[in-house]
Formats: sequence, structure tokens, C-alpha cells
Amino acid sequence: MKNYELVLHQVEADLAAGRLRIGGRLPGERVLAEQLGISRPSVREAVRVLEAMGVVRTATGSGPEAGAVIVAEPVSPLTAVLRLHLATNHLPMADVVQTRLLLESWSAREAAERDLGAGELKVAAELLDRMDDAGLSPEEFHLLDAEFHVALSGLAGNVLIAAVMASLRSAIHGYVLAAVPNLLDWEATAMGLRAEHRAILAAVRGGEAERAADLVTAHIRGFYQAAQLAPFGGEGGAAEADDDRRADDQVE
Amino acid sequence: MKNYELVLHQVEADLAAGRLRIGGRLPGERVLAEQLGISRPSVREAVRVLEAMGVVRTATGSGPEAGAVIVAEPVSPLTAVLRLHLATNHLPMADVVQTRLLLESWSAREAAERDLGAGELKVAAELLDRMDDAGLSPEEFHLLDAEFHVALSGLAGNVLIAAVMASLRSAIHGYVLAAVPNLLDWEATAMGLRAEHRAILAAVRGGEAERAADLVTAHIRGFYQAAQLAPFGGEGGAAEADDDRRADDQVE
DNA sequence: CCTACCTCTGTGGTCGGACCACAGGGTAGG
DNA sequence: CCTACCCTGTGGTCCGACCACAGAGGTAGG
Repeated sequence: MKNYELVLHQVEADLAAGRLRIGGRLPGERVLAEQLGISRPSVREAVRVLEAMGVVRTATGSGPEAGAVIVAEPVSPLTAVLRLHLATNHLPMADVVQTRLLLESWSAREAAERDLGAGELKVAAELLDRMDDAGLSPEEFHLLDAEFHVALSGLAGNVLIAAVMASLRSAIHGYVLAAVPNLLDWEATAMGLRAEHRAILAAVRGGEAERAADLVTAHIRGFYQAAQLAPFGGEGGAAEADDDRRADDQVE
Repeated sequence: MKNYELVLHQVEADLAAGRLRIGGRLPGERVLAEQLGISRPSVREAVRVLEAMGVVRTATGSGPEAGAVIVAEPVSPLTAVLRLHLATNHLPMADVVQTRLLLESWSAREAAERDLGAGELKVAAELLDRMDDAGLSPEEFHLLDAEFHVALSGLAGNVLIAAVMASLRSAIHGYVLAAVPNLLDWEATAMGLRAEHRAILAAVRGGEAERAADLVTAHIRGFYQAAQLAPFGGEGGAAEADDDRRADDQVE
């Protein structure tokens, strides 16, 4: 048992037992070290891991914002894990896109069935308005695009799926941007995406669950095909898997 | 920019550029420190994070197995993130179960459609045989159960979804075990689970995609209801089962 | 009395050096 | 040739120190 794991287990136990809560603070590194009978460097390694896991946020100085504050931020660690494993090329881009399809179509269907009010849809609607600005660069556009998709996933009410979706979008953002030059006509693409977004949101608002899911599926598939990213005949930079994914051909 | 982040970015860049590969080794901590102009403790914090992210595996001693070896182990970090955030109570168990339903029913459908050979199904089949042992404790049984479900997800051929599934199972394993006493009759439950597993595998083997997905959905729902782990709103399982299986299968 | 400044204190961030346990490989001895 | 030993390099741990930062509270000035 390595020493820093003592801290991890202690913190997890304290969280589970309610001794530590969101917004609370970890004891100081020096205090923690003495409590567990280990050295401060060992404590620091554990705190770094907790920080990477999105469980604490550290800050210098004094006051309520300083120190190691307990937070619950699952998106950034998931993003980091995905990014790193994408970098190793042992996580094919095709699998990421396939996962997006599954999660987003499910989310859209679920959101449509929940009969949401205008207030809950407002955030997504405003994002679409901001995306109408013709002066946006592809990068700015895609950041808003990602926000819209993440907001849409959030409407399904499952925080885990929403977090995974947000991570997927963040992790692939760089790859998506790099693929923009593959598009034949950026302006035309943007126009198409805007219209598709409106249609998706309208379907969700109207409670048309299956239509919303189908539109989302077509929307994502269409973009990845146009950008030649993956997995529909594109090369995408990921290792070329020889397997024929039957699901990819079914709906078209 | 904190110093240890230098190492993280360096490693990610080296991975993406192919300068670091799976099976390769990171430079020694002392070397890395000097290369980046930082101290060894800072390097160590970064290595700890990478280890927690499943990117490296550290070992003492010398030889090819010693040092920080590059690996690709996405399951353990995902598991850790889920466990920690479950501990904070900001990740409802119901959402985890819902995610399981989505991923596993999709995986079962996908696996059935791939027309797998006996060799690929062998691992799962052997797990089922081992689960027939009546002398297994609930803990041993559920470990095999988890392995079976993870193996099943793996048959769909999406490493990301398989990794997420494995993480979900690991993260909730403790909670599942704690709920065993809620079951009215453990032996009867185990018999039922065995039969359901056999039916699922048979459906996958026979290419009955929709049946496999439905069986998986009912299997998971049934267990969680019996164990009183995650309440499913008020709806009955049967009526809803039809809604959950319509991810990408319009054409069928 | 009020305000502005300024020190004081506690936080994480970083550093260099030291020692330990471990495991492999080269080497001296049988 | 084989065996046992030591040497070397690895991560694991610890210590003690100093820095930058930001709030708190005292203090001097208005």
C-alpha cells in the first residue's frame, strides 16, 4: 500500500460517511500529513490525484476559497482520461463517435418525452441564437455547437450521461477543429447545422421523441461524414479497424 | 501554469506524436525533472496523475518491468472517478443504473448483429459455467456476474463503451453486495439470474438482436428492483422496455 | 469615527537533498 | 561452467526550507 493511497481512501471514506461535503475543505496538507503519519509530499501526490479526479479544487492564499475545496466536477477528469487515451491511439475515434450517437439519440428521445417547459429549453435556444452570428469563426461556432449538444444531453436528466457527453465533446474538440478544412464549404455547412439544430430543438419541444432521436442521429452522422472524421469511410487519424460495423449502415 | 502540468502536456504531446508508445517507458523521474527544468517532486505529482489516469504503471527495481511503463488502462481511472463521485452523493445511483441499461441493451443488440463465432463467445460461456457452482458466495457470484456483463459489452466491439461498462460494474460492486440482504431468497435469485444469463447469451449467439436487448433490459431491471437498489420511478418494467430498445434500429 | 494601508498569518507551490527498498545484471569466486 | 555477491539504477518516502498569494486584523491617517 503506497502512502498516498492512504489519503485517497481516507477522503473517499470521509465523503461516503458525510464527514466531507461539497463546498467543505480538506484539512491543510501539513495537518493531513501529521494525522496519517506520512509526509507532506505524499499528501500532495494524493491531493493532485483528487484534483485530477475532479473531487477537490486547490487554491493558494487564505479565506474560504483557498485550500483544497471539495467539489464535484466529473467532466474534466473524464475529458482528461479520454484525451489521453485518444492520444495513445488505443481508443478509436470511430468508437467515440458511435458512443456519441448512442448517448445523444437516447438523450434527445428522453428529453422529448419529459415535456420540458420553455424555461428549461431556454439555455439551448439562446445558444442557437448566438450561433446565428455569421461572423463566428469555426472554432467559436464549434464551441457553441458543443455547448448546445451538451445542454441537450443535460435535458434528459441523467447527470452521468450528461457528464460523459460533455467529456466526449471536449476530448474530440481538437480533432473536430482539425477536420474543418476537410469540409467543402464551411458557410454552407454552418447553415445546414443551424437548421438541423433548430429542427432538433423543435422536436424536443414538441415531444416528438422518435423524431428528435432520428434528427440527432442524422445530424451527427452527417457532420462526421462531411468532415471525413469517422467512421463512415473517413480515415480520421485513428487506427483503421478492419471490422465492419453493421450498425453504421443500418439506418441510412 | 503549475509545474506538474508541464509533464502532463509533455507526455500527452509525446503520445500523440508517437514518441511514446504503449509498452515504452517514461524517462526516469530525475531525468524528466532536469529536462523540464523542474524538481523531482513536481515530476512525481504528474506521474501520480498519469498513473491514476491509467496511462502509466510504475514499479520499483530495474529491468524492463521497472520504472514508469506506458499502458492503456482506461477502466481503472473511470472506475475511480465514478466511485469518488458516487461517494459525494452527487451522482445518483438511479442514473448509473439507467446508463447501464442503455449501454448494455445496445451492446447486446450490437453483439447479436455481429454474428460472432463460438470462439468469441467462449469467454462469456465459461463464466456462466463457473457461475453454476452452487457453493459460490454472493460476492464470488457477483464478481463472475460482473465479468459476464463486461464480457458481453465487449462483444459489441466498442472499446469505449466496454470500458465505461466495466467501470460502472466495478464502481457499483460494493453497493450491489451491500444490497444482497434485501433479496428475499438469495438462492432463488441466483437461479433466476443464471437462467437469464443463459437466455441472453443464447439470443446473442442466435443473432436475435432485439430479443437479446430486451432480455438484458429485463434482467437488469429485475435485479435492481429485487434488491431495492434503484427505484424506477413508478412505471412498470414491461411497458417501458419497448421504449428503451429503439436506439439505432429503425430499419429492422 | 471612519477609512486606507500595512503587516501578519496560514494556505498551497516548489525546491534540493537525502535515505530506503527493490530488482536486475555484471562480476568475482567456487 | 555455475553460483553467489555486489553494483547500479529505479521508484518510494521523508525532511526542511523558501516562495507567492490572499484574506484578516491591527494601525496610522483623515
